[in-house]
Amino acid sequence: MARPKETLVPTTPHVEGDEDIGEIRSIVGFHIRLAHGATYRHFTETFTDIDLTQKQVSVLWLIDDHPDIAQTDLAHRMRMDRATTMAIVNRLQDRGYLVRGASLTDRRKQTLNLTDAGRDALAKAKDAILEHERWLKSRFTDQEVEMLIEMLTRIHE
Amino acid sequence: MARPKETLVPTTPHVEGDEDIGEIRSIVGFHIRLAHGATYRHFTETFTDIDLTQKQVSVLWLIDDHPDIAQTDLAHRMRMDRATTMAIVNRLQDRGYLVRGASLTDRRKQTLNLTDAGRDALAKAKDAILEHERWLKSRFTDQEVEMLIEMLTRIHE
DNA sequence: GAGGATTGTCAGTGCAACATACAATAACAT
DNA sequence: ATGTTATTGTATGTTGCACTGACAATCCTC
Repeated sequence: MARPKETLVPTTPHVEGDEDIGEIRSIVGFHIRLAHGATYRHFTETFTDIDLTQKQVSVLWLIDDHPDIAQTDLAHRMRMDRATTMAIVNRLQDRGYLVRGASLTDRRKQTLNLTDAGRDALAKAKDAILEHERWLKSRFTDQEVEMLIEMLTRIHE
Repeated sequence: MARPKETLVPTTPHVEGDEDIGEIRSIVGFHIRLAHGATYRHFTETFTDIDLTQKQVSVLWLIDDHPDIAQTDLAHRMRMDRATTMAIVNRLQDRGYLVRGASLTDRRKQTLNLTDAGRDALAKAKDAILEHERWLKSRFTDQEVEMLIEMLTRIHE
């Protein structure tokens, strides 16, 4: 069967640089998802050597800021449920970045604390975060950054 | 890698209702992730009956806007890779919401089009999206919404 | 002490992002 | 035309993470 070079109806008139997404463009949630995706991608690129995810860094960071924190408290601050939190804590514990301890005040609770390795990893991660943030903030003035954070906070708080 | 010991807030005592997240608060990426999480959670709540994810709705929507679109083109517009796109298209196809067809112009390509069921699901989804968007936009003035979208676009475009 | 709530754990499910490999096809250089 | 390279879709496997529902231990209230 010969293949005539049929120049039929071009599927979508696909002009170079045509990335129009139509009416969906006006949907805020859509842009949040795309922005999150772009941010996440750049994050993982920046963190290839360190091999930590956004979530994991955030958890390390919060534990460092709040020693002896309980998993439920951590979950609450991160807006995660208990099961998800446990999965992340498990991963971090397996890698020797944190230790679980017994709470003195409530025997149901576990205290979470970083190990030296965890603190070390967090320090490296914070450097990488600064790099990542520079990439992110390069699009905005200081005032815009402030406004963006404020608006995003209105969504998640 | 001698790094000046960061002078951090002393261990924040844990008062009732203390949800402070410390210095991490100034990290834009952190807020994007939290806002995305909050948005995603509300989305899934709004969509329990319809049983579609953000991603799936976006794909249906884009296919509806661009009939005969190829998977690669779709992937590009959604900022996904081919494998991820295929997984989503497969799921949607299994549920009878779209069909793959042969492209007339390039036999490597598949054309994607919605079925009637797909169009129906999309119509319902759009209603739910409006509801979801109302929830999202209730925090902002029209002008702020516009600014937020513009800023988020700067990140993902 | 009994009943209810909280905390951590565990098992299972689903989505989605990634990498890798492969076959078919198209595009291109010579 | 021929061989090389690029593109497109597919298949497979891994990882992360969010959710559900169940469970035991513990705490709190009455």
